[in-house]
Amino acid sequence: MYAIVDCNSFYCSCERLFAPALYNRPVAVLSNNDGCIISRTDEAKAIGLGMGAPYFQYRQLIEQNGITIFSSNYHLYGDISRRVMDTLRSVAGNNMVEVYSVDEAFINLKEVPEKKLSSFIQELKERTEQWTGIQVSVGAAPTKVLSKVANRLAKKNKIATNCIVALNTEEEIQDALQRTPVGDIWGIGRKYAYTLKEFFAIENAWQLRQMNEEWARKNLGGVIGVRLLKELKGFSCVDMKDPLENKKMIATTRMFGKPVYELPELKEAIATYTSRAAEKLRRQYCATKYIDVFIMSRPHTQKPGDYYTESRHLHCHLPVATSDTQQMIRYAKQLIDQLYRPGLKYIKAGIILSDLVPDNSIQGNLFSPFTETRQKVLMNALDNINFSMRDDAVRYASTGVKRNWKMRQEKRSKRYTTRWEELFEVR
DNA sequence: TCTGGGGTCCTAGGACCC
DNA sequence: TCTGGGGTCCTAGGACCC
Repeated sequence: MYAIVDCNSFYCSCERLFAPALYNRPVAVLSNNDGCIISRTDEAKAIGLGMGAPYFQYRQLIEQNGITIFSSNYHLYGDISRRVMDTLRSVAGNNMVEVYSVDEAFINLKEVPEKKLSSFIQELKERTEQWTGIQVSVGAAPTKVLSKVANRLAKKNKIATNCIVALNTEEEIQDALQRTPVGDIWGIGRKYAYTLKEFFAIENAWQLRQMNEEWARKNLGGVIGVRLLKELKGFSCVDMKDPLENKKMIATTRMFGKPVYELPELKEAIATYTSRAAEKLRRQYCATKYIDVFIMSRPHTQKPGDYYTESRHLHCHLPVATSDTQQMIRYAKQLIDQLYRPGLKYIKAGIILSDLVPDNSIQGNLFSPFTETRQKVLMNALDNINFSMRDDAVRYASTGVKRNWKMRQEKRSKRYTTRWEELFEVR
């Protein structure tokens, strides 16, 4: 058996922790750049605020209904997330928790005796809520896919289920699957949902479950589809992931606060993103051998409602893996030089690192200069300073001073739990 | 005026080799 | 005149997730 624990309206719940007046009131959190809506409380959903909806289109609705809006505050959410996960580990044990996303974790229940299952799940929920103040929903079932089905039903019927649904028997599973539209199955996105409905008249998860593996291989993305089908049928084939696994790819990409036209500004942005990506790289003790840079532009003549963009990528393979910010910036700027076309309206840029290797096993080559140790010491010092003091206390000059392109975040709450000067005040 | 960011996995198809 | 088959590796791109 697996359980999935999912925080209810996670970002909004984090904001409410430090603004208790907002309980039972509509709240929403915006994406970076205050672009669109990425978290909503039930009250905000009831008013008609859509997930992923562009903020500017909903301004009026928001004002009319007194919905409280926050810019995203990832320092805060990241810290609260860590507390939630620690709490879950305290109940289930370190090795039984797989952090799946910032607000979700799978729990392996294989060692929980059947008789104790329901009290154990109850404990997961209650302790998390008591220790962190964040409400969660729990779904439990024989496979991960089915536990997601259960979790969705728990969230859909909060009062009736007390946010807990466990699927133990075949009857319960069948009933749950019949109440789950195909598009809401974990692993079925928009495209597949459309195909399933249009071409196979499959509307819900139960109908999908009646299909066979050959059909799934052909119509549902090959082995992925086969796996999904098996999971629906109760055969577990998506294991718990090793928590120590490193990321295979690291990306730092951002929309600009306002359009950028000139190369120097573009270079500042890319240098900044590269610094950030390099930090993430060093945090997992890795070096990269592959750097990809992209820029995204929007045509000057664009009608309202039209959201067409163009992006161009360029990449390079490094002769020797590196995690040195300065060196990475140098490569990234060369790529930007080649990508840049004057006269375009750039709205976004980014850097993607892959082909990551552990930094203690870098394969040197005959032509590489022998400065690695010094660079490593420097990077270490840089990371330590930037971690303990405010962000970017020390940074490379090429990341810019004015930073006109920086994103907008007009409604961000304080970083109550991670910055001394922003601690929550009680009078 | 204004539409996020960061990941994973898989497949198809091309290049290359023997 | 005539021009195979099987394998590997790599990359781009699609689909999905939160």
